[in-house]
Amino acid sequence: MTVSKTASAAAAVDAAKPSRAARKEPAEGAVVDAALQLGELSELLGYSLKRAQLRVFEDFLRCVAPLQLTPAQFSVLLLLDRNPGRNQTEIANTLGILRPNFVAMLDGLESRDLCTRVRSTNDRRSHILMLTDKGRAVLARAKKLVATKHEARLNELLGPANRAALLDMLATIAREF
Amino acid sequence: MTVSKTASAAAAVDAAKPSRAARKEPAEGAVVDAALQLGELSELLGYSLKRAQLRVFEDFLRCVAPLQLTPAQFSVLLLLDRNPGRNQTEIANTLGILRPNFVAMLDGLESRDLCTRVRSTNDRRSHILMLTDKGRAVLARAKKLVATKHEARLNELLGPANRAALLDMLATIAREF
DNA sequence: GATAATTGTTATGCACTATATCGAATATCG
DNA sequence: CGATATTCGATATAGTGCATAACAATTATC
Repeated sequence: MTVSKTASAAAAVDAAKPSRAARKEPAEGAVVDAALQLGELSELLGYSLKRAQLRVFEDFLRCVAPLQLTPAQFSVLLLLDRNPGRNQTEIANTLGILRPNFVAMLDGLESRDLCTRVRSTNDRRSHILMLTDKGRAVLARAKKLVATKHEARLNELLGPANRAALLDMLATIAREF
Repeated sequence: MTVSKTASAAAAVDAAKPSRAARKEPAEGAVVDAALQLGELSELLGYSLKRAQLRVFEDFLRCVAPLQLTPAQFSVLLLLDRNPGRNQTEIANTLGILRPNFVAMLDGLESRDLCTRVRSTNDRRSHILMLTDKGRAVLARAKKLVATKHEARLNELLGPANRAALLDMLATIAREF
């Protein structure tokens, strides 16, 4: 049904036709190749895990697009908000980001005035990270978008109970596997 | 308990000491920094999803290391076995691999004599992909390793019912999200 | 038969990840 | 105290995954 609806809708606009193949649709009476058999692939957890992860990240980016935040950036902002007074190494380690790679990431956030590095007075080697006011504002807006658009959509697809069970199992794997 | 056990075990071997810090262990009476608060991060599905995926892939690589196969390579071999007579575009599309990127991947598999490209007689533009005998043998061994080491471990961690539920939800997300 | 589309391929760029190394600051230990 | 080792942020660099544009050869379309 979705297919036919989309097809007719496209046909209706066909006045400004970009030629059928240019739109990547099968020709009129074309025999569409039979779908490939996934076989054991559909039983391989890692396979579905990866594909699901890509979809979820894709949707996250879409939902949070107005704020131009990646999942990784969002996680940094969240962590900074919850853990004031921490330095780069601590934040990076918690997120599984290697310290060298965290530098450019912070450069990006700092250049957008979302957070700042402050030399620690206790240990003048380290930089204490803190959210700016703008960072807190952006984080608040991002949280709202994530909750109402992104996670809400997942809830709708799976149902709250299933979603919770899924989250729990994923956390278990991440923690103990 | 795990902590103290590990600590005492390490202390027992301390005869051949490579200096405590070199082993990245906290000093004798060191006050270990309190773990950071994940906060809303633990409720973000994408976060756990990504971390779980990394763990699972890591374990896959470990289990299948004797055969030197990545998850992506394994999935290609599986697909070729189940779908003989297909060309590069069809296999790549099914796996979500872009055709340009699939070329080098096939070069690798072909150079190890795991599969071959055969010019199609129907359409001389396309290459029909087929497993070699060695490819089939490696795939069979890989399947066994994956089942007995990798998936078995996941089953042990989650239980068969949970594992099935997890797989189902991930497939749903990959399909419908 | 002219034009467009498809297949495999190459080239290329961007993002993410990983390791080695550095100077500055601090900690450790004789 | 003073020498050595360690830690912190940073730089450089390399590998990998992923994406787009473009090309020659071949096939499909009109």
